[in-house]
Amino acid sequence: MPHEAQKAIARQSILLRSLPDQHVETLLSHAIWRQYDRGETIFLQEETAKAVHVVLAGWIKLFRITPTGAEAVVSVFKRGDSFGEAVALRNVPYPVSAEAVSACELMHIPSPILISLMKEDPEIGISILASTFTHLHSLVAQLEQLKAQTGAQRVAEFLLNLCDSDEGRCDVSLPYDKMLIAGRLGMKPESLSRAFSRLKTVGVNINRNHAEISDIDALRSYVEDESPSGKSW
Amino acid sequence: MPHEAQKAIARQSILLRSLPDQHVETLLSHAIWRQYDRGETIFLQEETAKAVHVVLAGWIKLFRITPTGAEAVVSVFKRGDSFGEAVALRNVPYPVSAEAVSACELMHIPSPILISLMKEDPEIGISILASTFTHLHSLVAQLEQLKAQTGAQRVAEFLLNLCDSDEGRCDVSLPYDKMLIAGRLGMKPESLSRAFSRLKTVGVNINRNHAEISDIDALRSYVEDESPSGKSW
DNA sequence: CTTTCGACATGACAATTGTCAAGTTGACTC
DNA sequence: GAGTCAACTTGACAATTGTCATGTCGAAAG
Repeated sequence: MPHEAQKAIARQSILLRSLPDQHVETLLSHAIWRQYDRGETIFLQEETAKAVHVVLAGWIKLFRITPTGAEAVVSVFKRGDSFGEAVALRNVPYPVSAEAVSACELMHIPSPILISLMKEDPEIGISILASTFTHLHSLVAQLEQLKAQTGAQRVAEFLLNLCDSDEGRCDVSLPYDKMLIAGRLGMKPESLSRAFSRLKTVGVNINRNHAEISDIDALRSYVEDESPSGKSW
Repeated sequence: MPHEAQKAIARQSILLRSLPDQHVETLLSHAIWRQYDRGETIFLQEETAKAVHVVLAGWIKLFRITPTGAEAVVSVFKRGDSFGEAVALRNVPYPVSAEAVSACELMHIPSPILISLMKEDPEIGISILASTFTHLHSLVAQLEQLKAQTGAQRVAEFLLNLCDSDEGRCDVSLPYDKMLIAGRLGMKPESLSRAFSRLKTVGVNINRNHAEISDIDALRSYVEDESPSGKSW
């Protein structure tokens, strides 16, 4: 089932990229390849982890359902991202649920394979730690955003992360639903709409899922200057 | 310098608790013991990690300084907590700064010791992963709180975590500054004050650094019922 | 082609939170 | 003991955000 192109994507993931070829081949040959429809569940909160997951195509969201039934989006993963590493290695329940937000293709590496390989070569542990650290880092960045930035600033930063270039103008496509973007940025869809219209004053125009940024530097300085609670004396 | 009592605390940390005695002794014998004054810096964002840190006494805060100069508290650690594991093993810069918020006593395990031991026994890797996962989990919980709860609810949950018992009344001491509590919960000190007074209606009274909770269950249902954006149809 | 439905935008309103400006209090210094 | 200072509290106000209601639009189904 797996094509070479898919394997190539998996090989570029942080989890696998720095491992010796021999180990990568072992892992790839034991992996399970699967397709998911939009909206399909990958795993549920509290379930016990049996594998590490690598996204080959599409978008996956990790989220938590609060006791009151509200949903909090924790992360959104794309092609080449892996998730569930730390959980898979320790037989503990997932702290989050995972769902395909578009048609997806995933690769699952069964945790027993990973564990046995790790006993042979501690280098595997380092790779897993590297991926886990990446997630840790992105959560820290998200916390900083939520605690120290206004909604519009978070949206601006989200757009900046989509840009390839560093300056001048730039056109990008919104990678997924505005509803999901809102969730990812910790706001309601209505607030996202308002944030978008507020960004018009710094040269951002949104049309459908297409964003037109007339000046990247202007947008960047909006994120950094417009102090919401910045003690910028 | 290290007393047996301090070693005992270190041994209870998630990092060390499940390791074979022999390894623990090796790590403890190579560790550096140090005292810190209130306000002293442990390390700074962007610095390269040279050790894993274990709190033996006092309180440590991890925080990020945003480009605008605002501070976002990421976590607060107490006796028996370890931090910096994932960073120490990979020679990467810290994503956060660390500061003693009270007089503190720390143990530092130099990363080379950890790395060489890990090459002998992959079990060390599992332990480090266990600690890292704990941090990951607590960040996820924090994100959920910020995205799905009001300020007063976060304060209520913070208080609940301080309680020993499960029901009835309960008196607790606030472990640190209200300023730091506010930061940890992602709000301004003024908002914390107001949240406290709002909680009076559910039987919580604050006096100095002392909190009196007249009914734990009532407080818990305040967190879970009072839906801020809970789709509780 | 028409119907239907969900994603999205917008306006009006309420609730929450940040900001600024006092004022209080306790700890610490001299 | 007087004075100083930082940690709070509180009130008034502004800004931001959630909530609810309504309307538009486009995609998919019939």
